[in-house]
Amino acid sequence: MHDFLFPREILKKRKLKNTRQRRAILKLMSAENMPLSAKEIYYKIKDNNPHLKLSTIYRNLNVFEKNNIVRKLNINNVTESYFELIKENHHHHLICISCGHIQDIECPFDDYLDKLEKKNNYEVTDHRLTVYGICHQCKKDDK
Amino acid sequence: MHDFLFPREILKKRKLKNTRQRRAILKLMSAENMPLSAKEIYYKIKDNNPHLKLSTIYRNLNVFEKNNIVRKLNINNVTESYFELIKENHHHHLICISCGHIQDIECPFDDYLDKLEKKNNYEVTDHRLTVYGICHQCKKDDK
DNA sequence: GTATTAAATGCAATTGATTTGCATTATCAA
DNA sequence: TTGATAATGCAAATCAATTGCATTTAATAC
Ligand SMILES: [Mn+2]
Ligand SMILES: [Mn+2]
Ligand SMILES: [Zn+2]
Ligand SMILES: [Zn+2]
Repeated sequence: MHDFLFPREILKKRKLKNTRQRRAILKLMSAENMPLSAKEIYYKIKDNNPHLKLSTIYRNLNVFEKNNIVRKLNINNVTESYFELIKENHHHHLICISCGHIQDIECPFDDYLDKLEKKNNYEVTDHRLTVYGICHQCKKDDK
Repeated sequence: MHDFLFPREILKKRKLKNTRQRRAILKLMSAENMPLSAKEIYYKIKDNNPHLKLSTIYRNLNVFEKNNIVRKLNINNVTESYFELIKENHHHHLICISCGHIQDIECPFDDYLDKLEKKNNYEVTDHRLTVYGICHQCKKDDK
């Protein structure tokens, strides 16, 4: 139904301490609304929070991940991890290998995972789908 | 039709120098027939090749990746990359988050990627699907 | 087989992302 | 307001992966 929560509400809901640093990180991630690396967050936050350290960002991204606030993404051939706020709609990503642009795509699975579970006698807990390619703009630029 | 090639044939086909070290790496990967990290390869190869350095393994895995001999896998919450020989049958992976066991699963996509390409005006070049869960054995052990 | 040349390797050092130890500070519940 | 506990700043450490350079080796031509 509704998706958006203020940083302080997100933290309260998880019983996490409502610190200035955490609010700043969550506010930025919400505003940018796209996967970001720890360093990207660091540099975008810096001006307003001169004392906020990169290690604090890493520590909190890990806390957020454990508390299902963010999801960590590993992108092929990219050394840093990316993080995005978990939204209501489960989805996957389509990534341009030329410019790095990431866009959401719908999850194509309906009963596939249930079948997989039964067939392999597994308890499926998570799944990741990432599609790589070259976006329209990069195809044009390449010509 | 047929799938298996001897290390020296794999290298010759790609016009890569047929070195003792490369043969050892490919032979091991073929024998183990599962994704391995650079370190795992290193330790399993060590006895027969005391001078083979980890850096040589990394260098060659990168060469092999560029030449479509191996595929690099990024597994959630695992810091090292894994590598597996590319076989004829394109597939994906089902990974137990408890014991780390990795098994192949069929690619479930038929025309999905074509549709995605058209819908998003992308040229799709690659895709990765990884399903995480708890395997039968680990479910039992946990009780 | 021998010479030639480019590529691969050994080895040590370096890089770069991420984590960690510890002293200090801030949050939150009582 | 106070006290317990968790978070942060800061610097150092860790760990996977890469790199520079001297040496060795594979491949090719003679
Ligand atoms: Mn997304
Ligand atoms: Mn496989
Ligand atoms: Zn692009
Ligand atoms: Zn298992």
